[in-house]
Amino acid sequence: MSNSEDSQQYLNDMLVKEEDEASGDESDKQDGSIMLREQDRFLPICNIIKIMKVPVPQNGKIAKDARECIQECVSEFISFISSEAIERSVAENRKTVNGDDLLVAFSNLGFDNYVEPLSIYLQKYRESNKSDRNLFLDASYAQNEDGSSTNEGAKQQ
Amino acid sequence: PTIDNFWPNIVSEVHGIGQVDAKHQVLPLARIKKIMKLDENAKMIAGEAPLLFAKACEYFIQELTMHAWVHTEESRRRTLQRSDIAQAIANYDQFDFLIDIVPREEIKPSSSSS
Amino acid sequence: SEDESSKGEADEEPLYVNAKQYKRILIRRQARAKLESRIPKERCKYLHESRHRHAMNRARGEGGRFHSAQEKGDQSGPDGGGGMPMAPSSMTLSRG
DNA sequence: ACAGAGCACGGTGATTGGCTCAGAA
DNA sequence: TTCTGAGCCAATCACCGTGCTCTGT
Repeated sequence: MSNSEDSQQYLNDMLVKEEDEASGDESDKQDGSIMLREQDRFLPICNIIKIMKVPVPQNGKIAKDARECIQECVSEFISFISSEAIERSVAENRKTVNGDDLLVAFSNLGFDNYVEPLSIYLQKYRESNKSDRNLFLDASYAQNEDGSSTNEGAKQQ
Repeated sequence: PTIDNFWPNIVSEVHGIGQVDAKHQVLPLARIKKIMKLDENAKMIAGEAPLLFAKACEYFIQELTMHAWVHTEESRRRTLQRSDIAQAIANYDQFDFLIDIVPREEIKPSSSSS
Repeated sequence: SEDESSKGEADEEPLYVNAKQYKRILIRRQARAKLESRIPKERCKYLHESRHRHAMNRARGEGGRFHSAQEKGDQSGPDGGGGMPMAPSSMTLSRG
């Protein structure tokens, strides 16, 4: 009983029919050209474990089933948000999915908690890149032409 | 360390970051980009997108694990297992998108409707 | 243009989901269904044959833990004819 | 002008199993 | 109580990051 949202949708019978391939595949298909490996679908399990241990007490343990479960959930998390973000970039006639598309996707899909920290993180990342680039360009052009440069943007929130 | 303080702590944590270190992320950016490319509609992906996801995935893993650990303690266990994650997903509607990854039937014991 | 009438699944109660995620969940189901034929049904025992062999050939301590390869060279017979490549110095099993 | 895909290369940390006893059952 | 299964250790090598060229906007 944790249905607090007044606006919810049924999700009862939307079964998607998938084309079942030739039913006789009892042995592993070793056709590497079409088969996806775990390294292609999931993030490394070791990194997942390291992050999982953060909110778990020091003496706590994590079952193997739980690690792999989180690993699959994270991949779905990426694909879920990406799907929304990509659709938005296509809707605006852009071929590149950018960080703003992701932020809008997080918001539209109900991950409002992520928006503020990720916005700050994205802002700092763009600042860092511009700073590095400006410093490099300053060093290159300063010897030949003085003046101008040091464009420290005025920023506020 | 409670669930209520999780996101406030995250926000104050990002404020403490000086310069974003693109390299040496906890999660490999190339792998994140590869997962994004599995979407057939994905064409080009900005470099900042995998970086944002790397951070977002850290938050997501921590939050989901934290919610699951609550049920581990309720069952008086010291080992977090898959059923705890299934319960966490069922009890927080932001995790509804995982309903096919971890079905409701995997919630083992405890009170259940009908 | 939504099919409101649901099929008469008596034993399956209607499943509520977050309205903001509902549409995207259905789209993701289709995308995953397209990919499912390329996904193995069960996880393999290990990811890389070479790393599996590496782990099998590594020197292990008494408790099954991995141990430094150069020390604890105890492959010689019980007769102490063999020579220790390096004096054990001060490396012993330490309980943590 | 910029910004990302694709490729080759070099550095490096994720991968990995036997034994023990927490702890699930 | 019984007995399953998770943590522990560190060396190799697959893969991640980087720099480059090329293409498209």
